[in-house]
Amino acid sequence: MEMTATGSQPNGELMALRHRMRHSAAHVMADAVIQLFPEAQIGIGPSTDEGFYYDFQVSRPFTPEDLESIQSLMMEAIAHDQPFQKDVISREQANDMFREQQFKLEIIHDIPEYEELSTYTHGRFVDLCQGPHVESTGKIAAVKLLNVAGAYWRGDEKRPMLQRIYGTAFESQDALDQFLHMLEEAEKRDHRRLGKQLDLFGIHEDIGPGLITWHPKGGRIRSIVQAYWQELHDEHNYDVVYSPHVGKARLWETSGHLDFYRDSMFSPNDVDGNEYYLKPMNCPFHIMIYRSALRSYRELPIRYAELGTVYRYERSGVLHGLMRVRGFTQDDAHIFCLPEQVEDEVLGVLDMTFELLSTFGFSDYSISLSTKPEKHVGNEEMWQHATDSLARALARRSLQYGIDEGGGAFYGPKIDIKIKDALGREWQCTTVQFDFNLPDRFDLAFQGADGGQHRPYMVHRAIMGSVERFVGVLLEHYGGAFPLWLSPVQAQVIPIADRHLEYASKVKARLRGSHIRGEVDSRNERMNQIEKVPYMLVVGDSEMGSDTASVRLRTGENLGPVGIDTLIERMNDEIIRKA
RNA sequence: GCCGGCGUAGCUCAGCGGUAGAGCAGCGGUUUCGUAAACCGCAGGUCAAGGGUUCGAAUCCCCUCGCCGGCUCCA
Repeated sequence: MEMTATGSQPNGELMALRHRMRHSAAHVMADAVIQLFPEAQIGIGPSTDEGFYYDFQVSRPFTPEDLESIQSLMMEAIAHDQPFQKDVISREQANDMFREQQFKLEIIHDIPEYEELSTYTHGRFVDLCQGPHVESTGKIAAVKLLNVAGAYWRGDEKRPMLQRIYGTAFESQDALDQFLHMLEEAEKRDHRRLGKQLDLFGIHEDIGPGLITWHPKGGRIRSIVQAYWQELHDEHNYDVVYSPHVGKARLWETSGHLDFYRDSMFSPNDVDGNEYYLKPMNCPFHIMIYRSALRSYRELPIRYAELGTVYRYERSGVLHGLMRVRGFTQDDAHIFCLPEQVEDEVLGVLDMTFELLSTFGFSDYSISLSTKPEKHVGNEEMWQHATDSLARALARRSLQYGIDEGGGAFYGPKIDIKIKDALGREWQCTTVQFDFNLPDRFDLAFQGADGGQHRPYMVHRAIMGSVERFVGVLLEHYGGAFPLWLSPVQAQVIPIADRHLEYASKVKARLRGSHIRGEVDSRNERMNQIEKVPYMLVVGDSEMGSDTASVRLRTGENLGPVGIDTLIERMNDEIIRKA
């Protein structure tokens, strides 16, 4: 559904082989589970881009020991190199064959009559399956079971919860080991771990889950990101606005949030007999600003931007570090414009987006265009025009994208951009959404050249998505080693002995005088390597005598003694280039 | 919210029925040393909260809260 704009995916043939192998591994696993748990009801067992899984309903939860036993049985099946045999069967045969398997029966029931049913058999295990598979179990070169998790049957929380076992398989032990190594690397880059290690932010039980405190170093990073955001928006002619964190029930009634979004909102507060809600979105406030005066077509487009902190109730099980929280700051903007301006406005947003992404070193992303869902507001022409505008803007920048048919919001079509971090994981950040709903609800208008009142087009957009998530993505992307311009501490001055302390302080003062964030580390233990400080300046007798510092970079590169002025110049140059 | 796992000092973790330990960080001394962790000492914990079983619970059971992996949902 989504296409990768640029990328370093394994080639199609290899991916296809992996998918076949993983799918086969899923069968082998199901076979093993049924041997150990004859009562097991089996769900589905597909391959994925990273591995495979199979869902089971068993009398008790799987334990880690079960996984080991299952894996051993799988290894036996693989050693026996059992062939996979495909058979086309009739509906009657299928219903009979799987009469003990309620989930399979349901699947059979849901397959349209005109479609062929087939089974794949290896050893004594038969599964309803379209394939394809590898020729025999022996072709599964390297396999490993990873973990167990609960999963609703058919992803529906009203249906039974099954036990899902995840595993992966590769064409060689080497490739599997590489994958496992990558998982370890990913763990080291986990923003929650780095956030703690680098003392950037905190989440405290007594404050509340999903609520972030930014510690000084994280706060520094955030403020730099925000300053850059401000610059970018100045360049692109946005007006920055501010709005409060709460608003009266009446506002949310008009916007429709109390009807459609209430479950995601914090409970109201009573103030002087009025109910006030914490804002889950900024739009109604920006709309009130728009409505504060009669608008002329000459004023359009109007672009209101705000780093607006919103609060949403997220179910406890979905919270995740900075990526998924209950209070977050959207880099929000609302564009009010004429229909004929819309395409250029979207183009402007795309240009800003890619300017920002390249500044932070992201080159891998995927773009999707989501079109009209069944339930929607607004008329056909509006949807068509808006969707075309989005597509044309993408085409004008030669951007590849996938189409998510019917995936738009009920109030308008949208473009979403997911960023891939350094480990290939995707995070939704940028979103550009048309809104045919709120302008009506708030009766937005402008006076046209014809003297009549007209409804403006309204576009929501966020580029970083939320500052919290974006910094989280940055942390993982850089593995905590922020480029110089973003580093909370840019240079750590390290005196050799106490008699060098005074000189170290002077060096620090000179750095600070040139707007470089320097610190003196007078501790005995030097933890700077762990703290990922980009420049480490060692000062001892010889440096003190020559107005220099011995420079070691975070990368391990040693520059030897460098004059302080030269160093400041070099660093400032690097900072300006955001290198 | 649901399924499973987990919750011991600021951090990483050991202890898993007899009443709390290590390393790092912190503090005080000593050392003044060339590019991540010097030496000696000190302090730090109602073992997430509450309830129960037991002569005795960090260790077993229940419940609440929180975290982790998924499912669902999403910036």
